Amino acid sequence: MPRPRSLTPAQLASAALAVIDREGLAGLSMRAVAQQVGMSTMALYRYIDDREELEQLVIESVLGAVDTTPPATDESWQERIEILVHRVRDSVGAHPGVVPLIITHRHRSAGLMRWSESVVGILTEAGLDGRKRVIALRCLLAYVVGAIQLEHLGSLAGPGTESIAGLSRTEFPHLADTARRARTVDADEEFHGGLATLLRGMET
Amino acid sequence: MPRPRSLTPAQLASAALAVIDREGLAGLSMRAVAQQVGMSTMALYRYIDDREELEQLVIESVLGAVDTTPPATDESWQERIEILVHRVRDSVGAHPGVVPLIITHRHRSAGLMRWSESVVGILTEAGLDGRKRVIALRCLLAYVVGAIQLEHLGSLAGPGTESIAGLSRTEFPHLADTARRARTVDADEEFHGGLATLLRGMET
DNA sequence: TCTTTTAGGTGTACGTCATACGCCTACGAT
DNA sequence: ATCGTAGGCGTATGACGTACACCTAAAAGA
Repeated sequence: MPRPRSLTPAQLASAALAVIDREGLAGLSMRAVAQQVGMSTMALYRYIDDREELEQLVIESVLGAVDTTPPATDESWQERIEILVHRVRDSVGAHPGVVPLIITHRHRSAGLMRWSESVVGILTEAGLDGRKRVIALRCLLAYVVGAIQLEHLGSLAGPGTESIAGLSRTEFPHLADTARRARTVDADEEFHGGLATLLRGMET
Repeated sequence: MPRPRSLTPAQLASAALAVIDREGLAGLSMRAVAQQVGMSTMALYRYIDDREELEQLVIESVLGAVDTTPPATDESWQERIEILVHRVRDSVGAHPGVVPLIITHRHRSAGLMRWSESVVGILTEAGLDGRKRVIALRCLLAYVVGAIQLEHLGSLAGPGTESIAGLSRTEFPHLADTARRARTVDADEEFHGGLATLLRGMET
């Protein structure tokens, strides 16, 4: 059989990721990725069916890099879940441009499946089962997805807050006050605090 | 001064919303909206600067319709927040197509500001202040945003679960088990359960 | 070593998108 | 009645995803 492929899916993914890191998600186009790998635009279609599949490759390369081995069992189950959650946050945080892609492609990510398996495993060891376990997994996912997005698209503790902090104190007294205070709370503390709140609510 | 405007921003917003409801977010284009209002494409630019501003109008018409008056004070603060959260979920749920727009335009929505003001007000009455209040507001937002998205883009309790439930039980034992169980948990219970967990974690 | 086969790679072309620009015209103010 | 302004429209441009037809490199068999 003739002419071996000169590109691995992983290479394609990291080329696309490089484009996103350099020019943002809006800069991701077939043409840009083709240039990045030094091929013609249409050559990419020998490796993927369409743009969506390229995006799938990208998030898989980000989510697949997350270490999903369960943390040592000599810690509380809350701490172990915190570790797993922070691993995802760190991986995604290294490439903020991909955040919007996660929602659309999350369900097809093998990496996130492995991660979920680890999380559910810990939840099970913690004594959760049935409906409670379903809800626990689901709201952890919701928090992680939501918090990561908020963090990278105008966080309370980010530049977005600056404008909110200047709000009319008569129209939004509590909100303006909170936003002003928010400037002294960094993103790590915010994320971690919210997660801790959620885990506290899961105590049996 | 000549020639009054023949379109209000609200009319424009609901025209765009009608397009989204009928053809999905992918069907939203300047051309489609122009057709919907019975004007030429370029006429729209007399009312908005660009597509982004149109999207802003759309989410404002959805989020602005949320009743943000604080619920009666004869209930617990958790119940009052639950009511406010469910109002947002209901409004957005009536137009699932706009979900992806919320993340991008949320910070500029006056409606969501009013909503946040109400929520922070209740948190304050509940005795939260300082860092705790910042974190509480923030993680409520993260949960709401995340959960609504998950619900409308392949929920654990939705059709997305069906494929997960068929997972290899050897590779993903806990996850497959949870997904199978998830089919018996409906979206309302899932959403409400997660929110209750979060609020429980906020107890002082 | 030469041919054959087949998939890799390319160039062109099409339809759709947002939108800049310039024209015409309906209409409130004078 | 007229005039100036802003509403509305048609056209054109450049970027996008991608269908299609075409060349060609190179592995396999002779």
